[in-house]
Amino acid sequence: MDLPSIKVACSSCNLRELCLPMGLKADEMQKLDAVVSNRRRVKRGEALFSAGERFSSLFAVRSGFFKTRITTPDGRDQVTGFQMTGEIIGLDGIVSDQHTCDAVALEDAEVCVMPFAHLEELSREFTSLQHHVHKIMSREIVRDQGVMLLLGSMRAEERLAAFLLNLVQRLHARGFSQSELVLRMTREEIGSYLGLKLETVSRTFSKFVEDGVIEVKQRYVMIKDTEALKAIVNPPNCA
Amino acid sequence: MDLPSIKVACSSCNLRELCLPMGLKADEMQKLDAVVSNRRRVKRGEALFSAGERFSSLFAVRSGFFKTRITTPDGRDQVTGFQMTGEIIGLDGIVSDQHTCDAVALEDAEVCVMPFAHLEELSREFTSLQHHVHKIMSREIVRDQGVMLLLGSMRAEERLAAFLLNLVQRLHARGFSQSELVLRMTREEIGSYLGLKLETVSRTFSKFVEDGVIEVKQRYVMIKDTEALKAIVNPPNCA
DNA sequence: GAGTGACCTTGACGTGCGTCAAAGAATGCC
DNA sequence: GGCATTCTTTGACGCACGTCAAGGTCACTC
Repeated sequence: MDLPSIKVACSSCNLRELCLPMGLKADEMQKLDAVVSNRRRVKRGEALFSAGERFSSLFAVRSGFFKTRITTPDGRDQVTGFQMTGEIIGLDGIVSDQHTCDAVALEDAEVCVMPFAHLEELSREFTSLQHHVHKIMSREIVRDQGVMLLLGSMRAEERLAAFLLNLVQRLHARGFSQSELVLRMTREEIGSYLGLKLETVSRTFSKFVEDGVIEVKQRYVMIKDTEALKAIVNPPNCA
Repeated sequence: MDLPSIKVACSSCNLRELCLPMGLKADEMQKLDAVVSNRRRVKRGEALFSAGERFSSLFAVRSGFFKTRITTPDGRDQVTGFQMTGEIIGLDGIVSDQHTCDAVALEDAEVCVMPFAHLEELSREFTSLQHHVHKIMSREIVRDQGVMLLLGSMRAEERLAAFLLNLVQRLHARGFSQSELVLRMTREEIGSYLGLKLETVSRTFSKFVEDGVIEVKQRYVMIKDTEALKAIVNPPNCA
C-alpha cells in the first residue's frame, strides 16, 4: 500500500538523527526530502520485498520492526537481521538489481521509500550524503561480520546474551529502557538468527532466569544484571 | 613496503575486468589510474592492515591471497573471508574511519592502494564508478549473508562442500581449472571460516575422499564429482 | 641428512545442542 | 465465551562435532 498523499520530510522527521539524514546540514536535508518520495505501510507478516524482486529503492524504517531472511532452494532459511526504527533495508539488492532476501514486517510498520537512483544522483552533489551512504553500507558489512563471529565461535548462552545486549543497546539509542524490552520476534526467529533451534533458545532463556540474570514473561524481558550478560559474552578469565 | 616507483595503471592492468574498473569506459579508466596511487607488497604472514588502524584506503588484490579475520578481547578469532586477485579489501574501515578486522597475506602478495577520499571524489564525477563502488559494497553484504546461512544452518559436510565450490568457482573466473585447486590456507583457517575445528575439517576432507568426490594431497585438491558436491550443499530430496 | 617446527590425520571419548514428544499458555476468531 | 491456532516450555534421548592425544608428513635450516 503506497501513501503518496502523506507529506514526507526528513527535515521535520523526529528520526533524522538516527536515520539516513544523520549529520546533514539543514539545506542538504531539504534536498533529501525530494528523494524520500513517499511512505509505505506494511502489515504484520507481510513482506516489504521478497528475494528475486527487482531492486529500485532503499527503505528506512519509520515505525515497526522487520526481519530479513534468506531461503535456500531446499527450504531452509536463515534470519540475517532484525531492523528497527531508523535503520535502512534493501542494501542487498544493489549488486544485482534484485533483492536476495525477504524483508518481513514483524509488526505493522511504515517505511520511507528512497529510490536508489535518486539517492545516487543526490549523493553526487553532496559529499556528506555520499559519505553517509558509504558508511551505512560499511556498517552493515561490519555488523554482518560480527554475526559471523557469533555464529562461528560462540556457544548458545554467549549468542543469546550478545543478542539481548545488542537489542537493548539499539533500543536505548532510540530512547527506550536499557534494561527492559519486548521482543518482537518468536523464539524460532531468534533461533534462526542465532543458528540455534527454538528449544535451545527457550532453554537458554530459562537458564538465564534461573541464574537471576534476566526475568522473562513471554515476549517481555527484563535484564537484571547487564554485567553478568556481558561476562557471558566475553569470558573475563581468559584475558 | 610502498612501491611508489612502479607505474600503476588500471587501464593497462590485466585484471581490469575482475577488479574495480570493471565496466568503465576507456577514458574513465584513465582517470581511475590517478586514484590508484601506488602498490604495496605484503609478505606471507604479514598484515596489510590490522584492527584499530586508521582507515584511509581500499586495497585491490593484484597478486597473492589474503584472509580477513576479527578477534575478540578474549582471544577468539573468526576468519571472515578469503580474498583473491581482483577482490577489494578494507570496506570494513569506512564506517568508523578505522579498520575492524585484520587482513593478512597467506602468500606473498601485492595490492593496489586506492585512497578512499580520492575514490569518493572521482565517483562524484562518474556515475559508472559510483555505481560500481556501491555494487562492490552490496556484493560484500550479500556474500556475508551467505556465510551467515552457511554458519547458521549447514552441517560440516555441507559447509566444506559449499566452501570448495565457492573457491573453485572464483578461481575459474580467474582462468584456473574448474576442478583443481591449491588451498592457500591451513585446515585451521578453513575451520575458523566455516565455524568448525581443524580436526573436523580434516575428517570431512577424508570423508569426501573415501566417497570418491575429491582427491586430496595436502593443499592440493582435485574435484572429481562437482555434481556430488552440489548435491551435498543442496540436498535434492527435500525440494 | 639430521633436526626442528608447522601442519595434518586419525582414533577414542565427551558434550552441547538437536530431535522428538507432550503439555501448557497466550492470542485470535467466530 | 469457547475453540483453534500459534507460540512456548520442559523432558528424554541421540548424534554431530568438539576435545584430547598420539603419530605421521612435509618443508626448511644448518
